Amino acid sequence: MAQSDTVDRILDAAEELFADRGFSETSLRMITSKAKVNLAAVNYHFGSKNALIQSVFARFLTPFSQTLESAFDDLEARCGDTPPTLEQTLWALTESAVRMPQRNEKGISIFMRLLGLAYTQSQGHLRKFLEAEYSQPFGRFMTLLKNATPQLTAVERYWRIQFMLGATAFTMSSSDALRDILQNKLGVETTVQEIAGHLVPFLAAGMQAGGSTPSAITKPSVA
Amino acid sequence: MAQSDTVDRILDAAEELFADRGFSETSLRMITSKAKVNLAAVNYHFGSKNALIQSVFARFLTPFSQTLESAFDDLEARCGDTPPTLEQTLWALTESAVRMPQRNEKGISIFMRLLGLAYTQSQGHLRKFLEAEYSQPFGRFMTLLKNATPQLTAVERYWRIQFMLGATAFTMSSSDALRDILQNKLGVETTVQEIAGHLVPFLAAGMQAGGSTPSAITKPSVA
DNA sequence: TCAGGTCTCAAACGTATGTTTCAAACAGAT
DNA sequence: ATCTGTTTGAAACATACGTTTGAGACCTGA
Repeated sequence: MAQSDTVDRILDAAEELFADRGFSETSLRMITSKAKVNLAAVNYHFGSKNALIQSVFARFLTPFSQTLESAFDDLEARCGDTPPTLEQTLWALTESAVRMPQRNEKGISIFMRLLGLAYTQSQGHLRKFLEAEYSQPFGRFMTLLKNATPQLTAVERYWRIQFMLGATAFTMSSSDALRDILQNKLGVETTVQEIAGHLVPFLAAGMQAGGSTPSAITKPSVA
Repeated sequence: MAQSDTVDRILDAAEELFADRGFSETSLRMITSKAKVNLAAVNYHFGSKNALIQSVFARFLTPFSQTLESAFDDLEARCGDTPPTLEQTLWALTESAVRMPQRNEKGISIFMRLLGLAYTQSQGHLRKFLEAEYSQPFGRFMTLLKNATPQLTAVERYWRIQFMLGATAFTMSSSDALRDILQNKLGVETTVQEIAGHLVPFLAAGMQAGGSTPSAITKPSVA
Protein backbone atom coordinates (compact mmCIF):
# COMPACT_ATOMS: atom_id res chain seq x y z
CA MET A 1 0.00 0.00 0.00
CA ALA A 2 1.34 3.34 -1.04
CA GLN A 3 0.40 5.10 2.17
CA SER A 4 -1.12 3.26 5.05
CA ASP A 5 -4.86 3.37 5.28
CA THR A 6 -4.64 2.33 8.90
CA VAL A 7 -5.18 5.92 10.00
CA ASP A 8 -8.44 6.20 8.08
CA ARG A 9 -9.65 2.81 9.21
CA ILE A 10 -9.07 3.82 12.81
CA LEU A 11 -10.83 7.14 12.29
CA ASP A 12 -13.82 5.47 10.62
CA ALA A 13 -14.21 2.91 13.38
CA ALA A 14 -13.66 5.42 16.17
CA GLU A 15 -16.14 7.86 14.69
CA GLU A 16 -18.89 5.30 14.54
CA LEU A 17 -18.21 3.80 17.96
CA PHE A 18 -17.92 7.19 19.63
CA ALA A 19 -21.21 8.22 18.08
CA ASP A 20 -22.88 5.03 19.25
CA ARG A 21 -21.52 4.79 22.76
CA GLY A 22 -19.75 7.96 23.83
CA PHE A 23 -16.08 8.46 24.50
CA SER A 24 -15.42 6.91 27.89
CA GLU A 25 -17.55 3.93 27.01
CA THR A 26 -15.53 3.18 23.88
CA SER A 27 -12.20 1.46 24.43
CA LEU A 28 -9.25 1.46 22.10
CA ARG A 29 -9.59 -2.28 21.84
CA MET A 30 -13.13 -1.94 20.49
CA ILE A 31 -11.88 0.55 17.95
CA THR A 32 -8.89 -1.45 16.77
CA SER A 33 -10.82 -4.68 16.51
CA LYS A 34 -13.59 -3.01 14.52
CA ALA A 35 -10.98 -1.39 12.31
CA LYS A 36 -9.10 -4.72 12.01
CA VAL A 37 -5.95 -2.99 13.09
CA ASN A 38 -3.39 -3.61 15.78
CA LEU A 39 -4.00 -2.05 19.17
CA ALA A 40 -0.69 -0.21 19.21
CA ALA A 41 -1.49 1.51 15.94
CA VAL A 42 -3.66 4.07 17.72
CA ASN A 43 -0.91 5.28 19.96
CA TYR A 44 1.57 5.08 17.15
CA HIS A 45 -0.43 7.22 14.74
CA PHE A 46 -2.29 9.51 17.12
CA GLY A 47 -0.27 9.47 20.32
CA SER A 48 -3.15 8.99 22.73
CA LYS A 49 -6.84 8.31 22.94
CA ASN A 50 -7.59 11.97 23.56
CA ALA A 51 -5.65 12.95 20.46
CA LEU A 52 -7.66 10.38 18.50
CA ILE A 53 -10.90 11.94 19.73
CA GLN A 54 -9.69 15.33 18.58
CA SER A 55 -8.66 13.94 15.21
CA VAL A 56 -12.10 12.44 14.70
CA PHE A 57 -13.59 15.89 15.22
CA ALA A 58 -11.00 17.66 13.14
CA ARG A 59 -11.64 15.39 10.16
CA PHE A 60 -15.21 16.56 9.68
CA LEU A 61 -15.17 19.88 11.49
CA THR A 62 -12.46 21.46 9.39
CA PRO A 63 -14.24 21.06 6.06
CA PHE A 64 -17.53 21.91 7.72
CA SER A 65 -16.25 25.18 9.11
CA GLN A 66 -14.99 26.10 5.66
CA THR A 67 -18.35 25.29 4.10
CA LEU A 68 -20.00 27.32 6.79
CA GLU A 69 -17.78 30.35 6.29
CA SER A 70 -18.53 30.47 2.61
CA ALA A 71 -22.24 30.00 3.28
CA PHE A 72 -22.08 33.03 5.55
CA ASP A 73 -20.13 34.89 2.89
CA ASP A 74 -22.82 34.14 0.33
CA LEU A 75 -25.56 35.13 2.72
CA GLU A 76 -24.01 38.47 3.58
CA ALA A 77 -23.27 39.18 -0.08
CA ARG A 78 -26.89 38.43 -0.99
CA CYS A 79 -28.22 40.67 1.76
CA GLY A 80 -26.08 43.68 1.03
CA ASP A 81 -26.38 46.24 3.80
CA THR A 82 -29.36 44.86 5.69
CA PRO A 83 -28.35 42.12 8.13
CA PRO A 84 -29.55 38.60 7.29
CA THR A 85 -32.74 37.53 9.03
CA LEU A 86 -32.84 34.94 11.76
CA GLU A 87 -34.36 32.34 9.48
CA GLN A 88 -31.77 32.97 6.80
CA THR A 89 -28.97 32.57 9.30
CA LEU A 90 -30.37 29.35 10.69
CA TRP A 91 -30.94 27.95 7.23
CA ALA A 92 -27.40 28.81 6.20
CA LEU A 93 -26.13 26.78 9.12
CA THR A 94 -28.50 23.92 8.50
CA GLU A 95 -27.82 23.64 4.81
CA SER A 96 -24.11 23.71 5.40
CA ALA A 97 -24.45 20.77 7.75
CA VAL A 98 -26.72 18.82 5.43
CA ARG A 99 -24.66 19.48 2.32
CA MET A 100 -21.43 18.20 3.77
CA PRO A 101 -20.05 15.38 1.64
CA GLN A 102 -20.77 12.19 3.55
CA ARG A 103 -18.60 9.14 3.81
CA ASN A 104 -21.69 6.92 4.00
CA GLU A 105 -25.43 7.07 4.46
CA LYS A 106 -25.07 7.37 8.22
CA GLY A 107 -22.65 10.25 7.84
CA ILE A 108 -24.94 13.09 8.74
CA SER A 109 -26.34 11.28 11.77
CA ILE A 110 -22.88 10.54 13.08
CA PHE A 111 -21.87 14.12 12.42
CA MET A 112 -24.79 15.42 14.48
CA ARG A 113 -24.41 12.89 17.22
CA LEU A 114 -20.75 13.72 17.65
CA LEU A 115 -21.56 17.40 17.88
CA GLY A 116 -24.09 16.65 20.56
CA LEU A 117 -21.63 14.52 22.46
CA ALA A 118 -19.01 17.23 22.21
CA TYR A 119 -21.36 19.47 24.11
CA THR A 120 -22.68 17.10 26.71
CA GLN A 121 -19.73 14.77 27.33
CA SER A 122 -17.09 17.38 26.88
CA GLN A 123 -13.91 16.00 28.29
CA GLY A 124 -12.21 19.29 29.00
CA HIS A 125 -9.51 18.58 26.45
CA LEU A 126 -12.13 18.39 23.71
CA ARG A 127 -13.77 21.65 24.68
CA LYS A 128 -10.42 23.42 24.71
CA PHE A 129 -9.49 21.92 21.37
CA LEU A 130 -12.76 22.94 19.73
CA GLU A 131 -12.60 26.44 21.14
CA ALA A 132 -9.04 26.87 19.98
CA GLU A 133 -9.65 25.55 16.48
CA TYR A 134 -13.14 26.63 15.56
CA SER A 135 -13.93 29.77 17.52
CA GLN A 136 -14.06 31.93 14.42
CA PRO A 137 -17.09 30.51 12.57
CA PHE A 138 -18.80 30.11 15.92
CA GLY A 139 -18.26 33.75 16.80
CA ARG A 140 -19.43 34.80 13.38
CA PHE A 141 -22.64 32.83 13.82
CA MET A 142 -23.19 34.56 17.14
CA THR A 143 -22.74 37.97 15.56
CA LEU A 144 -25.25 37.10 12.85
CA LEU A 145 -27.71 36.02 15.51
CA LYS A 146 -27.20 39.23 17.39
CA ASN A 147 -27.85 41.39 14.34
CA ALA A 148 -30.90 39.32 13.43
CA THR A 149 -32.51 39.84 16.84
CA PRO A 150 -31.88 43.48 17.78
CA GLN A 151 -35.09 43.60 19.77
CA LEU A 152 -33.76 41.21 22.42
CA THR A 153 -31.82 42.25 25.46
CA ALA A 154 -28.37 40.73 25.75
CA VAL A 155 -29.47 38.53 28.63
CA GLU A 156 -32.58 37.30 26.85
CA ARG A 157 -30.62 36.59 23.69
CA TYR A 158 -27.99 34.72 25.67
CA TRP A 159 -30.49 32.34 27.17
CA ARG A 160 -32.43 31.81 23.99
CA ILE A 161 -29.24 30.92 22.16
CA GLN A 162 -28.56 28.32 24.82
CA PHE A 163 -32.06 26.95 24.33
CA MET A 164 -31.49 26.73 20.59
CA LEU A 165 -28.19 24.94 21.05
CA GLY A 166 -29.82 22.57 23.48
CA ALA A 167 -32.73 21.69 21.26
CA THR A 168 -30.41 21.15 18.32
CA ALA A 169 -27.62 19.26 20.04
CA PHE A 170 -29.99 17.07 21.96
CA THR A 171 -32.25 16.21 19.07
CA MET A 172 -29.47 15.57 16.66
CA SER A 173 -27.44 13.58 19.13
CA SER A 174 -30.27 11.11 19.47
CA SER A 175 -31.75 11.55 16.04
CA ASP A 176 -31.33 7.89 15.17
CA ALA A 177 -33.22 6.70 18.21
CA LEU A 178 -35.89 9.35 17.80
CA ARG A 179 -36.40 8.42 14.17
CA ASP A 180 -36.79 4.78 15.12
CA ILE A 181 -39.39 5.63 17.74
CA LEU A 182 -41.35 7.67 15.25
CA GLN A 183 -41.13 4.87 12.74
CA ASN A 184 -42.52 2.38 15.24
CA LYS A 185 -45.20 4.60 16.73
CA LEU A 186 -46.58 6.37 13.71
CA GLY A 187 -45.03 4.45 10.85
CA VAL A 188 -43.34 7.54 9.48
CA GLU A 189 -39.95 7.54 7.81
CA THR A 190 -37.84 10.60 8.41
CA THR A 191 -34.64 12.01 7.00
CA VAL A 192 -32.27 14.26 8.84
CA GLN A 193 -33.20 16.96 6.39
CA GLU A 194 -36.80 16.69 7.44
CA ILE A 195 -35.84 16.94 11.09
CA ALA A 196 -34.04 20.15 10.25
CA GLY A 197 -37.17 21.27 8.44
CA HIS A 198 -39.11 20.91 11.67
CA LEU A 199 -36.38 22.31 13.85
CA VAL A 200 -35.64 25.62 12.18
CA PRO A 201 -39.18 27.06 12.44
CA PHE A 202 -39.31 25.94 16.06
CA LEU A 203 -36.06 27.69 16.85
CA ALA A 204 -36.96 30.83 14.97
CA ALA A 205 -40.31 31.11 16.73
CA GLY A 206 -38.80 30.53 20.15
CA MET A 207 -36.03 33.00 19.48
CA GLN A 208 -38.56 35.67 18.57
CA ALA A 209 -41.05 34.90 21.33
CA GLY A 210 -42.88 37.92 22.68
CA GLY A 211 -43.10 39.27 26.23
CA SER A 212 -41.71 37.00 28.91
CA THR A 213 -43.16 35.15 31.92
CA PRO A 214 -46.95 35.21 31.40
CA SER A 215 -47.37 34.26 35.07
CA ALA A 216 -44.59 35.08 37.52
CA ILE A 217 -43.08 31.95 38.93
CA THR A 218 -43.48 31.60 42.64
CA LYS A 219 -40.46 31.31 44.86
CA PRO A 220 -39.97 27.82 46.23
CA SER A 221 -41.41 27.53 49.70
CA VAL A 222 -38.54 27.14 52.17
CA ALA A 223 -39.32 24.02 54.10
CA MET B 1 -26.92 5.71 65.17
CA ALA B 2 -30.40 4.25 65.15
CA GLN B 3 -30.28 3.23 61.50
CA SER B 4 -27.17 3.53 59.47
CA ASP B 5 -26.80 6.78 57.57
CA THR B 6 -24.24 5.14 55.33
CA VAL B 7 -26.85 4.70 52.64
CA ASP B 8 -27.69 8.41 52.58
CA ARG B 9 -24.07 9.47 52.69
CA ILE B 10 -23.39 7.29 49.67
CA LEU B 11 -26.42 8.66 47.84
CA ASP B 12 -25.45 12.26 48.59
CA ALA B 13 -21.89 11.78 47.40
CA ALA B 14 -22.91 9.78 44.35
CA GLU B 15 -25.54 12.31 43.36
CA GLU B 16 -23.10 15.18 43.41
CA LEU B 17 -20.28 13.32 41.68
CA PHE B 18 -22.55 11.92 38.99
CA ALA B 19 -23.91 15.39 38.33
CA ASP B 20 -20.40 16.82 38.09
CA ARG B 21 -18.72 14.14 36.02
CA GLY B 22 -21.20 11.69 34.58
CA PHE B 23 -21.64 8.05 35.41
CA SER B 24 -18.78 6.23 33.73
CA GLU B 25 -16.35 8.89 34.82
CA THR B 26 -17.25 8.51 38.48
CA SER B 27 -15.73 5.51 40.25
CA LEU B 28 -17.05 3.83 43.35
CA ARG B 29 -13.85 4.78 45.11
CA MET B 30 -14.47 8.46 44.46
CA ILE B 31 -17.93 8.07 45.88
CA THR B 32 -16.96 6.15 48.98
CA SER B 33 -14.05 8.40 49.81
CA LYS B 34 -16.19 11.52 49.40
CA ALA B 35 -18.85 9.90 51.56
CA LYS B 36 -16.22 8.76 54.09
CA VAL B 37 -17.52 5.24 53.83
CA ASN B 38 -15.97 1.91 53.08
CA LEU B 39 -15.75 0.80 49.48
CA ALA B 40 -17.64 -2.43 50.08
CA ALA B 41 -20.60 -0.54 51.51
CA VAL B 42 -21.84 0.31 48.04
CA ASN B 43 -22.13 -3.26 46.93
CA TYR B 44 -23.47 -4.28 50.30
CA HIS B 45 -26.29 -1.73 50.36
CA PHE B 46 -27.07 -1.36 46.69
CA GLY B 47 -25.75 -4.51 45.07
CA SER B 48 -23.98 -2.89 42.14
CA LYS B 49 -22.98 0.43 40.68
CA ASN B 50 -25.88 0.37 38.27
CA ALA B 51 -28.31 -0.18 41.12
CA LEU B 52 -26.74 2.77 42.92
CA ILE B 53 -27.30 4.96 39.88
CA GLN B 54 -30.94 3.93 39.80
CA SER B 55 -31.31 4.60 43.52
CA VAL B 56 -29.92 8.10 43.09
CA PHE B 57 -32.63 8.77 40.53
CA ALA B 58 -35.36 7.11 42.54
CA ARG B 59 -34.62 9.23 45.59
CA PHE B 60 -35.57 12.49 43.91
CA LEU B 61 -37.73 11.26 41.07
CA THR B 62 -40.29 9.49 43.24
CA PRO B 63 -41.27 12.57 45.29
CA PHE B 64 -41.04 14.69 42.19
CA SER B 65 -43.43 12.54 40.23
CA GLN B 66 -45.89 12.74 43.13
CA THR B 67 -45.60 16.51 43.26
CA LEU B 68 -46.11 16.59 39.53
CA GLU B 69 -49.19 14.41 39.60
CA SER B 70 -50.90 16.63 42.15
CA ALA B 71 -49.89 19.73 40.20
CA PHE B 72 -51.59 18.22 37.17
CA ASP B 73 -54.60 17.33 39.32
CA ASP B 74 -54.87 20.95 40.49
CA LEU B 75 -54.48 22.24 36.99
CA GLU B 76 -57.19 20.04 35.54
CA ALA B 77 -59.52 20.83 38.44
CA ARG B 78 -58.99 24.55 37.91
CA CYS B 79 -59.66 24.29 34.18
CA GLY B 80 -62.83 22.27 34.41
CA ASP B 81 -63.84 21.02 31.00
CA THR B 82 -61.54 23.08 28.79
CA PRO B 83 -58.10 21.50 28.49
CA PRO B 84 -55.23 23.42 30.14
CA THR B 85 -53.26 25.68 27.82
CA LEU B 86 -49.73 24.96 26.76
CA GLU B 87 -48.33 27.66 29.02
CA GLN B 88 -50.26 26.39 31.99
CA THR B 89 -49.00 22.87 31.42
CA LEU B 90 -45.40 23.98 31.09
CA TRP B 91 -45.68 26.14 34.20
CA ALA B 92 -47.16 23.29 36.18
CA LEU B 93 -44.13 21.19 35.30
CA THR B 94 -41.67 23.99 35.98
CA GLU B 95 -43.12 24.96 39.31
CA SER B 96 -43.18 21.36 40.43
CA ALA B 97 -39.50 21.08 39.69
CA VAL B 98 -38.61 24.35 41.37
CA ARG B 99 -40.75 23.72 44.44
CA MET B 100 -39.20 20.36 45.21
CA PRO B 101 -37.73 20.39 48.73
CA GLN B 102 -33.98 20.64 48.25
CA ARG B 103 -31.32 18.97 50.30
CA ASN B 104 -29.01 21.95 49.77
CA GLU B 105 -28.64 25.11 47.74
CA LYS B 106 -27.30 23.17 44.77
CA GLY B 107 -30.22 20.79 44.87
CA ILE B 108 -32.15 22.07 41.92
CA SER B 109 -29.07 22.29 39.71
CA ILE B 110 -28.09 18.74 40.52
CA PHE B 111 -31.65 17.63 39.92
CA MET B 112 -31.65 19.17 36.46
CA ARG B 113 -28.20 18.02 35.58
CA LEU B 114 -29.02 14.44 36.47
CA LEU B 115 -32.14 14.57 34.34
CA GLY B 116 -30.04 15.81 31.44
CA LEU B 117 -27.50 13.06 31.96
CA ALA B 118 -30.25 10.47 32.14
CA TYR B 119 -31.21 11.45 28.64
CA THR B 120 -27.82 11.84 27.02
CA GLN B 121 -25.69 9.26 28.86
CA SER B 122 -28.44 6.75 29.20
CA GLN B 123 -26.84 3.48 30.06
CA GLY B 124 -29.60 1.26 28.82
CA HIS B 125 -30.35 0.00 32.30
CA LEU B 126 -31.19 3.54 33.39
CA ARG B 127 -33.52 4.17 30.51
CA LYS B 128 -35.36 0.94 31.17
CA PHE B 129 -35.59 1.71 34.86
CA LEU B 130 -36.96 5.20 34.29
CA GLU B 131 -39.47 4.01 31.74
CA ALA B 132 -40.67 1.25 34.02
CA GLU B 133 -40.98 3.44 37.11
CA TYR B 134 -42.11 6.81 35.86
CA SER B 135 -43.99 6.28 32.64
CA GLN B 136 -47.28 7.42 34.14
CA PRO B 137 -46.59 11.10 34.91
CA PHE B 138 -44.62 11.29 31.70
CA GLY B 139 -47.50 9.94 29.69
CA ARG B 140 -49.87 12.30 31.42
CA PHE B 141 -47.68 15.24 30.52
CA MET B 142 -47.70 14.10 26.92
CA THR B 143 -51.47 13.90 26.90
CA LEU B 144 -51.73 17.41 28.30
CA LEU B 145 -49.38 18.63 25.60
CA LYS B 146 -51.44 16.91 22.96
CA ASN B 147 -54.67 18.51 24.14
CA ALA B 148 -53.01 21.90 24.39
CA THR B 149 -51.80 21.81 20.78
CA PRO B 150 -54.64 20.31 18.76
CA GLN B 151 -53.61 22.29 15.69
CA LEU B 152 -50.37 20.27 15.30
CA THR B 153 -50.06 17.06 13.37
CA ALA B 154 -48.83 14.09 15.36
CA VAL B 155 -45.49 14.14 13.61
CA GLU B 156 -44.98 17.84 14.10
CA ARG B 157 -45.92 17.60 17.76
CA TYR B 158 -43.57 14.68 18.24
CA TRP B 159 -40.58 16.58 16.97
CA ARG B 160 -41.41 19.77 18.78
CA ILE B 161 -41.68 17.87 22.04
CA GLN B 162 -38.22 16.50 21.43
CA PHE B 163 -36.98 20.01 20.82
CA MET B 164 -38.51 21.18 24.09
CA LEU B 165 -36.98 18.30 26.00
CA GLY B 166 -33.65 19.04 24.41
CA ALA B 167 -33.65 22.73 25.19
CA THR B 168 -34.68 22.03 28.76
CA ALA B 169 -32.42 19.11 29.52
CA PHE B 170 -29.43 20.70 27.91
CA THR B 171 -29.83 24.10 29.50
CA MET B 172 -30.59 22.81 32.94
CA SER B 173 -27.88 20.21 32.81
CA SER B 174 -25.28 22.91 32.35
CA SER B 175 -27.13 25.66 34.16
CA ASP B 176 -24.29 26.19 36.62
CA ALA B 177 -21.72 26.74 33.91
CA LEU B 178 -24.09 28.90 31.86
CA ARG B 179 -24.86 31.07 34.87
CA ASP B 180 -21.17 31.54 35.55
CA ILE B 181 -20.53 32.59 31.96
CA LEU B 182 -23.34 35.11 32.10
CA GLN B 183 -22.02 36.43 35.40
CA ASN B 184 -18.57 36.94 33.92
CA LYS B 185 -19.64 38.35 30.56
CA LEU B 186 -22.50 40.63 31.50
CA GLY B 187 -22.25 40.77 35.29
CA VAL B 188 -25.73 39.37 35.74
CA GLU B 189 -26.73 37.07 38.59
CA THR B 190 -29.31 34.46 37.71
CA THR B 191 -31.43 32.00 39.65
CA VAL B 192 -32.74 28.76 38.30
CA GLN B 193 -36.20 30.24 38.61
CA GLU B 194 -35.22 33.05 36.30
CA ILE B 195 -33.84 30.61 33.78
CA ALA B 196 -37.20 28.88 33.83
CA GLY B 197 -38.79 32.30 33.34
CA HIS B 198 -36.85 32.67 30.10
CA LEU B 199 -37.30 29.09 29.02
CA VAL B 200 -41.06 28.66 29.22
CA PRO B 201 -41.97 31.47 26.79
CA PHE B 202 -39.31 30.21 24.40
CA LEU B 203 -40.74 26.70 24.49
CA ALA B 204 -44.33 27.86 24.19
CA ALA B 205 -43.52 30.04 21.19
CA GLY B 206 -41.57 27.28 19.47
CA MET B 207 -44.28 24.76 20.15
CA GLN B 208 -46.86 27.02 18.55
CA ALA B 209 -44.75 28.14 15.63
CA GLY B 210 -46.70 28.72 12.46
CA GLY B 211 -46.30 27.20 8.99
CA SER B 212 -43.16 25.17 8.48
CA THR B 213 -40.10 25.45 6.25
CA PRO B 214 -40.11 29.01 4.90
CA SER B 215 -37.59 27.91 2.27
CA ALA B 216 -37.53 24.26 1.29
CA ILE B 217 -34.24 22.71 2.21
CA THR B 218 -32.27 21.45 -0.73
CA LYS B 219 -31.32 17.83 -0.98
CA PRO B 220 -27.63 17.25 -0.40
CA SER B 221 -25.78 17.03 -3.68
CA VAL B 222 -24.64 13.47 -4.13
CA ALA B 223 -20.91 13.71 -4.76
C1' DT C 1 21.33 -5.69 -3.15
C1' DC C 2 21.29 -3.37 0.68
C1' DA C 3 20.56 0.27 4.18
C1' DG C 4 17.13 3.19 6.54
C1' DG C 5 12.97 4.73 7.69
C1' DT C 6 8.05 3.55 8.23
C1' DC C 7 4.81 0.71 9.93
C1' DT C 8 2.76 -3.62 12.09
C1' DC C 9 2.54 -7.09 15.45
C1' DA C 10 2.16 -9.84 19.83
C1' DA C 11 3.14 -9.27 24.29
C1' DA C 12 3.67 -7.08 28.40
C1' DC C 13 3.34 -3.08 31.76
C1' DG C 14 1.27 -0.43 35.30
C1' DT C 15 -2.87 1.26 36.88
C1' DA C 16 -7.75 1.57 37.83
C1' DT C 17 -12.05 -0.41 37.92
C1' DG C 18 -16.28 -3.18 39.98
C1' DT C 19 -16.84 -6.84 42.91
C1' DT C 20 -16.05 -10.40 46.60
C1' DT C 21 -14.34 -12.19 50.83
C1' DC C 22 -14.28 -12.92 55.64
C1' DA C 23 -13.23 -11.45 60.11
C1' DA C 24 -14.36 -7.90 63.38
C1' DA C 25 -17.56 -4.54 65.41
C1' DC C 26 -22.02 -3.32 66.41
C1' DA C 27 -27.03 -3.20 67.54
C1' DG C 28 -31.15 -4.79 69.76
C1' DA C 29 -33.83 -8.48 71.78
C1' DT C 30 -33.98 -12.28 75.02
C1' DA D 1 -24.76 -10.83 79.68
C1' DT D 2 -25.33 -13.39 75.77
C1' DC D 3 -26.85 -14.49 71.52
C1' DT D 4 -28.19 -13.19 66.56
C1' DG D 5 -28.60 -10.86 62.62
C1' DT D 6 -26.84 -6.60 60.57
C1' DT D 7 -23.29 -3.52 59.22
C1' DT D 8 -18.45 -2.13 58.67
C1' DG D 9 -13.45 -2.81 57.67
C1' DA D 10 -9.11 -3.93 55.21
C1' DA D 11 -7.59 -6.66 51.81
C1' DA D 12 -7.64 -9.18 47.83
C1' DC D 13 -9.81 -10.69 43.38
C1' DA D 14 -10.38 -10.77 38.47
C1' DT D 15 -10.79 -7.97 34.73
C1' DA D 16 -10.29 -4.09 31.66
C1' DC D 17 -8.13 -0.11 30.49
C1' DG D 18 -4.46 3.13 28.03
C1' DT D 19 0.09 2.89 27.00
C1' DT D 20 4.85 1.06 26.01
C1' DT D 21 8.14 -2.12 24.26
C1' DG D 22 11.11 -4.42 21.03
C1' DA D 23 11.42 -7.44 17.37
C1' DG D 24 10.06 -8.24 12.85
C1' DA D 25 8.01 -7.00 8.16
C1' DC D 26 7.53 -3.86 4.65
C1' DC D 27 8.49 -0.34 1.29
C1' DT D 28 11.65 3.08 -0.81
C1' DG D 29 15.58 5.08 -2.79
C1' DA D 30 20.39 4.37 -3.72
